[in-house]
Amino acid sequence: MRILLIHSDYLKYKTKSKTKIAEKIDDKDKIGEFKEALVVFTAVEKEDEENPDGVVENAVSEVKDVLSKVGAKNVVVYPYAHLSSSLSSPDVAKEVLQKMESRLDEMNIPVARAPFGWYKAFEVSCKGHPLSELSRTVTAEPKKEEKVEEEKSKFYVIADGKILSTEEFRYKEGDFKKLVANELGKMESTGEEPPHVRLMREKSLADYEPSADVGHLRWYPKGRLIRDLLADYVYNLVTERGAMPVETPIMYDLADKAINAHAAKFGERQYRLGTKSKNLMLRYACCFGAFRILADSFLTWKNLPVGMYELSTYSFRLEKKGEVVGLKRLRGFTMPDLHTVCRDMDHAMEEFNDQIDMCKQTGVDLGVNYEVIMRATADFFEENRDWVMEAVSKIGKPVLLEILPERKHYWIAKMDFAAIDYLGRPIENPTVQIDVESGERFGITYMDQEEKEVNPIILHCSPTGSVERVICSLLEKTAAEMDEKPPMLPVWLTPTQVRIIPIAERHADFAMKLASDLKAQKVRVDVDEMHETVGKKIRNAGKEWVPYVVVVGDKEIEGNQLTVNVRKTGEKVSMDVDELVSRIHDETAGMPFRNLPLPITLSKRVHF
RNA sequence: GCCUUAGUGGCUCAGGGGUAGAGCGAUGCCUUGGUAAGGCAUAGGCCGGGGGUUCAAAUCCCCCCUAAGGCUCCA
Repeated sequence: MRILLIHSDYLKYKTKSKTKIAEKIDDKDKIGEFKEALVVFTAVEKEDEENPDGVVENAVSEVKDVLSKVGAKNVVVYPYAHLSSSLSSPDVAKEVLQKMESRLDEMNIPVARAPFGWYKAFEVSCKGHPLSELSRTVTAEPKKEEKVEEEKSKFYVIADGKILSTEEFRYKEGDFKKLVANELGKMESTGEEPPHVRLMREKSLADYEPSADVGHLRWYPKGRLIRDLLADYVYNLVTERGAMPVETPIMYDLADKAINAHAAKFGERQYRLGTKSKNLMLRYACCFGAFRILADSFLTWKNLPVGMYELSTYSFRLEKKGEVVGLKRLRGFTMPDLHTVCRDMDHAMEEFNDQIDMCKQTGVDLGVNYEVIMRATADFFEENRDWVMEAVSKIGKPVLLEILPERKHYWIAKMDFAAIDYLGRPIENPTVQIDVESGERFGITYMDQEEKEVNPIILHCSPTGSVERVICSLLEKTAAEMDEKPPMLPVWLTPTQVRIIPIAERHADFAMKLASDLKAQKVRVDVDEMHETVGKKIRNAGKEWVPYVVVVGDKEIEGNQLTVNVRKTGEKVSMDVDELVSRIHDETAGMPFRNLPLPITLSKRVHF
């Protein structure tokens, strides 16, 4: 924003004719005359659209400062577009000017405002003393002094239907104890690197991409396969429950008020980009896209609940550099994001309970243990204590409860599910939230039974949390359990499910035939026909965490039994092809399948 | 973003003012083998980038980039 401050003897103006963007005014405002006024000629600029309120605050304090120095009697805010060549939209400009007026008024400073969007004749008499003419550029940025001590949350443990203080609860050794220690900031740190960072590279899943920004990854074929399978998994999970998949843009115009207000809560953690005429931000979740569709749809009470699902490939958050790590904290990541439109709070609470079940189920399907935090505002908790207790009881084990003194974000209640990493720190994964703000802010309405337009309550839910964090949890889990059992991924997610090892060259044809049989029955299989000893090839299969390894030689060609090395148990089991296939099918029942996106023979494979 | 530490072949690391090193991996040859490393050979390096100090810098100094840990933070 540009402002030109003139300390005047008097200012007179008279409206002449309207422009297209003129605001409506009373006749009395068509002429104005002010004596001993500090005239604030103001041009609101494009960049102010990102944070109009911040600009208003800073402009007002600037005006107040000058006012006290020159000792003018009153302030006139005067729209003056000619101070800038990069103007904001008229709507934002009007809003900013109005807010400047009302903020000054609140401070008991006599203030008037000349009408916006009119051609005006004016006459100003400048006093001519040193401070009587000042120009300033005002931005939204520096208002750092707002480090007000916020009232802190209170934490409790809910166990067996009782609310206990975090001190009186008796912890068993394990993930929940670690979660609480972390949440309360009582975690002693070991200073090691989380093992998943090494594993994601060692297993050729993903790696840092130095040519991108910090926190953006390249995904190799195996990693990409796992991502796709997880995407399929969540897609099936939510569509079975009636959600409708959509796809929406990854960037949004900050001139949109609702988006701006929502984005402002995210503060500095946004990627911004500009074109000649717009200020854009990259989305940090799918909320905007879903809300815009929902706002433009005609919803009725009969439709509800309406579930809208999108996998955000990608979501962007400009996390601080020192916080970005491996798969755990990224600047570009992929998150399943489900928004559910509910009639009212009762309905939302009912759906919330359903979604708890869904989140819980993902832990089972992925083989990952979740510990749970229920968070609620104090008001909500007092009014809905019974419901909270019931929701928590669905978890079937102790849950950490956070009571927030007041609403900080758009939600009044949420449940967070966290896996615990090798070093005992939480990886925040699934979440369900009750959003009481966005319905109104984004103009989402539905027609209720009395034919009235009503703002719905909206649930946000990510049933697995970000895809990257899911993979992170899986890898951390294998590292944590390394001493007890051989590390491996769930069979439905593992790239190579069966590795066939021919003993000598004359067994290669048989191995290839066997592989194509297995492949035809939807098993991901490959053949290690490299010029190596059997021992070496077994070892290599082990390094890749292949769950089933089949060595084929003369014996297997003659009979129809295979000797299968089962990684999970470390046993060598004799079975025929059908038994192997059905064993794998049983283990992966209900889970998505995709083909192995790699050459079937190892010698053709690229080393990433 | 701040503090600390680190960056040397694809990977894991040694070296530490004066010929650039090892293991694994890769490639080739020999071995045609029965369950977690067979043998021999070869290739592969602007020692993260830029500036400086020096006769001489991978090595010392400064700046930057990247990573890890910590702080802080994560709707």
